[in-house]
Amino acid sequence: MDPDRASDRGLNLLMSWNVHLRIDPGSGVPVYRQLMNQIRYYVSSGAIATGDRLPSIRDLARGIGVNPTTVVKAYTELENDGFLDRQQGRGVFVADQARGLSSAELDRALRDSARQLVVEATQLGVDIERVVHLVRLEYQRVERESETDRGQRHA
Amino acid sequence: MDPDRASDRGLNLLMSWNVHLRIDPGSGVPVYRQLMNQIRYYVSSGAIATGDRLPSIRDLARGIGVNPTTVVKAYTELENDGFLDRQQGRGVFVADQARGLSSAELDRALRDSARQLVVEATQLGVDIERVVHLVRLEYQRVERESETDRGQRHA
DNA sequence: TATACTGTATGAGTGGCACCAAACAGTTGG
DNA sequence: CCAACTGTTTGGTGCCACTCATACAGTATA
Repeated sequence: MDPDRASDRGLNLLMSWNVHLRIDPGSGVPVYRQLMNQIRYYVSSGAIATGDRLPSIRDLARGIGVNPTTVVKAYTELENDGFLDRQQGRGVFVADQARGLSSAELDRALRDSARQLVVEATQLGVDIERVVHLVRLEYQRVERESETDRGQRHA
Repeated sequence: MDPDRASDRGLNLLMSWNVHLRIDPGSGVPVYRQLMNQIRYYVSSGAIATGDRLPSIRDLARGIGVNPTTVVKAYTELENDGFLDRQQGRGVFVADQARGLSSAELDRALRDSARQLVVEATQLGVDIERVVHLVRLEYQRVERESETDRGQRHA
């Protein structure tokens, strides 16, 4: 079923980079948002430095198997946040004043998803401890999938 | 701003019922899905019994301030699940074979939301314990809002 | 200058969700 | 019977998020 598609459940991408972007198409999280999240994280962690050039829109889009416009959307929003610097004809670079998200900002970024989960749980009468347990389970599952990806790269 | 609107952040509804439905419009959870969740819960908890008649589509829609079509959607899906029994001209009743969701089914119902939260968290590099903490915070917040609603009914 | 790379812009299409209006059809009770 | 309640169906609007395809425009370099 559509072998051109770069991924089915998940994908890791080794660009001309020291990092790999991992897109989970079935997670319900928009692709452009997943890109934003990870780029932000890699800058926070120091894996990408100020002034570094990011993959070109087309390269990245081809690499993760999505439409270039989707990448544009991620890059555009990150530029509006003062995080990236897009230069027509040259490329996209990490802005000089780019900085990782603060703890408060990280919390805020996750608040909507957390609220959605909690609202559904309360309406279904599910206990908070059960919810926490489910979150931990999901976390392990996602981590396990990441491990699988890394393993495949060694093979 | 639009005083006809029955609710802004949340709402409790006392129908000709011993239960009240609470819709959270800003939660990101579709209204029809919130209705499904709560009806399922009230059957599970015994607050609504097999064979009971539910509020009419138009009454419920008016009560919670949404369009009748939205209620129809919730009722329809619950009927497809064998949960409700719609009888033209008579009303909507809890099906004889209606039963609360099993633990496994509850877990599955929450899995998508949990996954979404977890995927974003990992991509942002947020620790699992931080995620759990955020979930607990949100839970308290939602609970506090429920308390506020109940308080207003006494005033 | 020509080519091959960059980013830019626009219009279209899809799907989910909520809303609205109007008509249709079955049931009940005065 | 008739009026007032039920649910049913249809078609439409609007909005938003996401994706796609296809052009357009600037930059670099051989």
